[in-house]
Amino acid sequence: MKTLKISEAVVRRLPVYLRHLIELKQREVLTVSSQDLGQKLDLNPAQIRKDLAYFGDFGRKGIGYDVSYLIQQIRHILKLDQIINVGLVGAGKLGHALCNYTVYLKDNMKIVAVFDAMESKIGTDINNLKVQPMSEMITTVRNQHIRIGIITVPAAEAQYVAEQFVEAGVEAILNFAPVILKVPSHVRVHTADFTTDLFSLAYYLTDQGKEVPVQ
Amino acid sequence: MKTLKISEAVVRRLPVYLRHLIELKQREVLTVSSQDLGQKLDLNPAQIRKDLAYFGDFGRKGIGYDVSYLIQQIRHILKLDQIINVGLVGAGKLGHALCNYTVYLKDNMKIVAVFDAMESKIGTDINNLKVQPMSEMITTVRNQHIRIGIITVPAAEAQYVAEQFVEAGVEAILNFAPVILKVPSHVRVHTADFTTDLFSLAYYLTDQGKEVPVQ
DNA sequence: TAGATTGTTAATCGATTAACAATC
DNA sequence: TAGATTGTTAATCGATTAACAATC
Repeated sequence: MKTLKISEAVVRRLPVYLRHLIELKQREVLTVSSQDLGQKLDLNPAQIRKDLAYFGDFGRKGIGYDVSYLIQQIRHILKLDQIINVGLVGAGKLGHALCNYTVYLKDNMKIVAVFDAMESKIGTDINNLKVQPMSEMITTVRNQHIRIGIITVPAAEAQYVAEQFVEAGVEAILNFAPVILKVPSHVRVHTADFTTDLFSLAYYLTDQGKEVPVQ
Repeated sequence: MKTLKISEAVVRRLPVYLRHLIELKQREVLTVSSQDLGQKLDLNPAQIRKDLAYFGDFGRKGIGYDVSYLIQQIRHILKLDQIINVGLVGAGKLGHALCNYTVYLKDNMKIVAVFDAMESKIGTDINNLKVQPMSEMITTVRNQHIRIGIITVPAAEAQYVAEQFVEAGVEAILNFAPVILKVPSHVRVHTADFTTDLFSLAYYLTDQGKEVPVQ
């Protein structure tokens, strides 16, 4: 077991492992090898073993990993054994969609407050939460002990919202707006911008030359 | 100019460059240096120059890059100078949110058909498109020349939908469901699963030890 | 011209994979 | 015991960054 700083690539794979392990547990699989996991998750077994070994000796030689035990360990590593309150700014369609996800709950994550700048949205009900005005954001974040902020506002407003989140004391931000946010280094930002994904996909299309617009 | 295969990391940065360049153009900035870009996008200037140099000599020594010209070039590289039709399966909240995005349009991408397996959804109107039953998917994909498929169905159904997309002849898939899809290697898949982002964010929270549930 | 900035090579850094002794 | 599979070291591979000649 090392105490080196763990690379982001490793951390990003942990939720993927966790997700699959939970599925295995539901299917009452007791034990799994890095080989099996690798096959299912399209990853190199050595990589999986190495990833896990950063955090402890979770496996048994000749046997593999105990599914329940590994779930428990990964949830602990990811801090999903604490309750983590999440706030969301941007009560549009996407924000609405995220609020309705129930996955969080099982993992002790919960969107506990929703904010929006638009008058027309305020007071609206989303998943049993009343949309609050931005003016209440900082107070609510502090009172409700919100530690992660989700941003689902248009690009132009995202930086402002991020700054409000930072001021309120949020520790991490998940940003869906297509902008690079500037925040102090103690706040972690992940960008979940699907336009980037979609546009980069286009690169891999075969060149058909068809229907080239005038431009 | 090299003809080596370009790494995915490079391709994924291209849309980020493009996005920012478009913003610069709107602000009537004529020229930009890798230095400037790097600052705005939190990237190393050398990396930006190297990325672009894979595709051609787009810059001018001592001057930088012509904004309009670079936009044009990147759009060409990403094949965004062709019309690219997109199909979406899963007319839930998330699917709905994606359909309403207008970003695509400017870049010649357009969601032209929406499908769902649920009876209650079929015939519904989403962004001026009638939701079609899955049984029509393969025909519609072929007739409308749909080249990219977006999957916004629950995890359990995602693999099936992917297979239908592949059979219909889609070249690439953007998957929002939290599963690793198995598809033939000629089909490109990007996973845009935000639960992975969110859970990996939790790792970076400070350990507070507070409120640990019984579990 | 002097200053700026590219394109590119070389150096560095980091991440993935292979291999294997340890051991269940 | 024999077969399986871990944890870990060493080898490989790839991506990022620094440095600088070329040149606008």
